[in-house]
Amino acid sequence: MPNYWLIKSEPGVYSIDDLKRDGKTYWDGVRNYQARNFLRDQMKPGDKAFFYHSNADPSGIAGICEAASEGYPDPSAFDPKDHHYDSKSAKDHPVWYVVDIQFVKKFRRLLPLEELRKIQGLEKMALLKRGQRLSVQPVSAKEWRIISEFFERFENQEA
DNA sequence: GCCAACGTTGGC
DNA sequence: GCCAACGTTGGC
Repeated sequence: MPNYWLIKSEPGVYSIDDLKRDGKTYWDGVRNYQARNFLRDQMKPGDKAFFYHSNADPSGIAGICEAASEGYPDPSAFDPKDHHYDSKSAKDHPVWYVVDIQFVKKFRRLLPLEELRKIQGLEKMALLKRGQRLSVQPVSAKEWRIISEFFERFENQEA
């Protein structure tokens, strides 16, 4: 049984189009322990994730991607020139982790946060909770199904 | 650009 | 170990 996730990125920094172009990347720069634990301990190859555009106009779910590795140490934490450098993280004692992320699909249109809030059954979704800021968060199988069905309906209408 | 929410840091 | 100060996230 795969797990489901939602990962956030600011499209000005790295968007779904960037991932589509690259095909695959590693998800670096996560500097929150709870999110780190998900990457390091729980995400497995084949896990699916919604790609969420945060701090965007509008913010929302842009597509789907897939974990392509287990967690491994975040190289950006070791590089003093990198914006994400962290002297606490040493190669023999890594603090921060990444996983490889593979592009799966870009939705024909973004599902904005405002619309997500209106969908029945998502009331408990972590993303929609007040003050929720985790950049990597679990999504329940039920939430995944509801959102996927929403997109299928939409994309069939368009076709 | 504002500001609420919340995680982290550091003085004590 | 408490908690005020500070920094960051991210919707609006």
